[in-house]
Amino acid sequence: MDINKKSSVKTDSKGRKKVINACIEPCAIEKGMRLIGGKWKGSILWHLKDAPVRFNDLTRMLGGASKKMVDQRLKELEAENMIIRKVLSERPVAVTYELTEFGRSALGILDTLRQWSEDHSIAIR
Amino acid sequence: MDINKKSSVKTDSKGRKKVINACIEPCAIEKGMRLIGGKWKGSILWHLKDAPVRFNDLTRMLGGASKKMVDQRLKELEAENMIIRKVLSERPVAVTYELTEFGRSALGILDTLRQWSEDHSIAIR
DNA sequence: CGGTATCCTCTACGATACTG
DNA sequence: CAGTATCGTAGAGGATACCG
Repeated sequence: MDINKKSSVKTDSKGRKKVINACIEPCAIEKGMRLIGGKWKGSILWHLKDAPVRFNDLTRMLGGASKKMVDQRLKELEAENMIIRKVLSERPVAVTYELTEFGRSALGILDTLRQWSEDHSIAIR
Repeated sequence: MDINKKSSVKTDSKGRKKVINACIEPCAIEKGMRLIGGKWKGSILWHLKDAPVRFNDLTRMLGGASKKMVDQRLKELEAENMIIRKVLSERPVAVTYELTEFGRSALGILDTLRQWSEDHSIAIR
C-alpha cells in the first residue's frame, strides 16, 4: 500500500462520496517505524553503535535471527542510508557494517525506547 | 556511558573485538518495539494523546486501516495496559478508547520518532 | 567468511459481508 | 456504532543446503 497517500475518496452504500484525510503526524510515525521498527532493525542499529561489526558476529549477537533475515535487514538499512557495508579483505572474506551519521541520529530514539522498555518491564509482563 | 553492562568483550589473536553476550539491551529494544511498533500501534497511541476517541473515528483517522486491524491492535494495546476501553452507552452503542498512564508514558518516544522522521524526510525519501 | 538458493509454513493484513 | 465472521493473498520468516 502507498503510505504516502495523503487522502482517499470513498463512496458509501448510498453513493455519497467521502474524502478521508489520512493524517500527517501518524504517517511520520509509521514512516519512522518502517526505518527503525520491524523485527531486527532497531537491534542491529543498536549493536553497531560502538564500532563496526562483521556479518557473522552480528548474526550471533542477535541470537535467534537467521542469516537470511540479518542479510535482508542489512540491505534495507543500507538502502535507507542508515549503515555502510565495507569490504575489508577479499581472501579471506571480511566485511563490516557501520552506522552512517543518519543511522547514528536514530540512536537517541532507540536508547529512549530501551530505557522505557526496561523501566516498565514489570508492566510489560 | 556503560550501557552494555551485561556484555563481555574479548579480543582475539588478530586484535578483533568480539562481543560475547550482547542480547540483553537489544531484547529491551525488541520488547519495546513489540509494544509501540508494528503497523498501526504507534499511530493509534498518537491519536489518543489529546482525548479519548471512538472506534469508528479512530478507524477513519488511520485512513487505510481496516476495522479488523484497528480492532486487533486496540485489543493488543488494551491487553498491554496501554489503553482503556470505555463503554459510554449501550443504545446507541458508544465506546471510546483512551490512554492509560503507561500508554501516555510512550508518547515522548513517539514524538521524538515523529520529529526525527520529519526532519529526515528527504533522506528517507 | 559472508552470503544465496530453496522450500515451506504461518500469520499479517485487506476486502467484504453480516450482526446486536 | 462497534464490532465479528469469513475468505483469500502476499510476504515474513525459519530450516537447510550450497557456493565462491
